[in-house]
Amino acid sequence: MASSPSTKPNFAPIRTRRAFEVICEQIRAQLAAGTLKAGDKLPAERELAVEFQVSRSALREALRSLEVAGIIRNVKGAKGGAFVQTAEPDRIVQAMQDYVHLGDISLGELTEARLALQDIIVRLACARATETDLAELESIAERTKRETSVEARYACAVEYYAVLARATKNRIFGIFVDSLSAILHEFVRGPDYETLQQSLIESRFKLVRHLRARNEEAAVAEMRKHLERVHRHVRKNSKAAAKG
Amino acid sequence: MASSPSTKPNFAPIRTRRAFEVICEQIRAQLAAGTLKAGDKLPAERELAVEFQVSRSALREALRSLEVAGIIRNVKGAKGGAFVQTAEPDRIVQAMQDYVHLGDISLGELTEARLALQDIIVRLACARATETDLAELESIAERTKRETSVEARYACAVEYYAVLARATKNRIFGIFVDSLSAILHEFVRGPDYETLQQSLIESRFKLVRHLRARNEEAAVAEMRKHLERVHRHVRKNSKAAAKG
DNA sequence: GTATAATTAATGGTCCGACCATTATGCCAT
DNA sequence: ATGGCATAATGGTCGGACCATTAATTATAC
Repeated sequence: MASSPSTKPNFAPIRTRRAFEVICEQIRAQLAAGTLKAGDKLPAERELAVEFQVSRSALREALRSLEVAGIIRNVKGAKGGAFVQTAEPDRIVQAMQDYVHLGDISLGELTEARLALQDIIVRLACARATETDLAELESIAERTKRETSVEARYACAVEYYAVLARATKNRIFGIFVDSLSAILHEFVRGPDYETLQQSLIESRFKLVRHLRARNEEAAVAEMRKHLERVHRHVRKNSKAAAKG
Repeated sequence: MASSPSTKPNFAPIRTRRAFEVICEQIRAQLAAGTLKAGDKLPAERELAVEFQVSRSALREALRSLEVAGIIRNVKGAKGGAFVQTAEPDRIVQAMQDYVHLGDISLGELTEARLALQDIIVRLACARATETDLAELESIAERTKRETSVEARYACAVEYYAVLARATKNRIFGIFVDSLSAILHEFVRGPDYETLQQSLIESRFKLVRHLRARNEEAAVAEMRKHLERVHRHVRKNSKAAAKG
C-alpha cells in the first residue's frame, strides 16, 4: 500500500488527518445536517469508540474538542454522556479574548469598535425597544444606584448593555457587545473608578428617556458621551499600568 | 476517605475541576501575563505531564483544547512540540458558525448585522483607506472580471470584503465581517448566482471610485444597494431550500 | 406500606505503558 | 558534496485498568 511505485503523478496535498479531527467533522456535519440537534445525547464513549473504530483516547480528544467549542457538554455518572448543547455565545467571547491576548489587537481598536457598535445598537434599539425592554433598563439603572460595591455596580453595567443589545431583537449584536465588554473589563480597574461609576448612572436614565421618546440622535449622542468618558478612563489606566 | 463523617460544615462550591481544565487555565494565565507569547515552544508532552503531575492523557486533552482554541499548534516529529500561535481569527469565525448551526440565529439577523457592519466599515474606510488599499481593491475587482468559475469569483468577493475591512485599520471589523461572510456563504448557492455575480462586479468599481473621492454617503449607498441585492438572492434561495 | 440505606451498574475522568508515524539530525558510503 | 541510512525525539494512537460520580434497584428498618 505505502508508496506504490509509479502511477502517482499527482502532487496531492500531504495533510495528515488526525483521527479526532475526522470524528469532529462527522459530528459537526450531523449537526449542520440536522441529524443531531440541541438536547440530543450521543452514545457512550466506549460505544462511540467502537462505532468509529478508534481507541477511546482518540475519541475522547474529539469529544473534548467539541466540548471546548461549546457544542456538547459532558456529564458524568449513570445516564450521563455527551449532550448537544443549546447555543451559548460564551465560546465566541472567549475566542475573542484569546485573540486579543495573543497580542494583535490594540486598546484603541477595541474602544473604536465598541463605540461604532454601540451606535448601531442604540439606533436599532430606539426603533424597536418595547416598553418591557425600557422598563427593564430603568430597573437596572435603579438597582445600580442602590448597589454599594464596585463589583456589583459593574455587573449591573454589563447587564444594562446586554439588555440594550437584546432590545435590538438581533442576537448578533449581543454577541459582539459581550465580547468587547469582556475584554475591556480587564482594563476598567483603577483608583477613581468608583467616582466614575457614580457619574455614569444618571447617563443611563437619560438614555432610556431618549429611547422612550424615540429620539434617535439624542440617544446616540448620550451613549457616545457616556462611552467616551469610560474610554478616557480606561486609556488613562492602561497608560498608568504601562508606566508602572 | 469516602464521606468521612462530621467535620464538614463548610458548604464549599461543588464544582469538580477536571485536571485538563486546570492545566488550560494555567497556560492561559501565562499567556495573559506575558510569560508565554507567540512563537514560544512548550516542553514535550511527556515532560509537561511530569511537571503538572498528571498523566499524559490528561495533559493531551488540555493541549487539544488549547489547539482547538487556536492558542497552540502541535507539530510532530523531532524538534516538534506545542508552539504558541500568532493570533488567527479563524477560531472566532468557527465559534460563530457553530453558534449559528446550533440554531439560534435567523438569516434575517445575519443579513441585518452584516448590513449595519458594512455601513460602519465603508464609512471608516472612506476616511482612512490609503491609495494602496484602493489600488488593491481595484485590482481584485479587475481579477474578478477575468475569472471564469463561480468559485473563483466568490473567492475574489471574499477577498474584496477582507481588504475593505482592512482599510478601516481596525482588525475587529475584519473579524466580524469574516464571521458573517463565512456563515452566509452557505446560503449563497443557487441557480442564478452566476448572473448575479456578473452584475455585482460593476458595483465594486463604483464603490472604489466613491471611496477615492472620499464621498462617504455615496459609498455607503452603493454598498447598501449592493448588499441588498445579494441578500434578496440569499433569501430567495433559502426559501427555495426550505420548500424543497 | 413507606422511607431509608446499601448495592449495583453505567459513565466520564484519569492513569499507565506500549507501539506507530513523522521528522530532524548526524553518520557513512559513494 | 550527495544521497541514503540509522537514530532519537516527539506527537498520535492504542488497549486496558481503576477511580469518582450518579441513577436505578434492591434490601432493610420502622
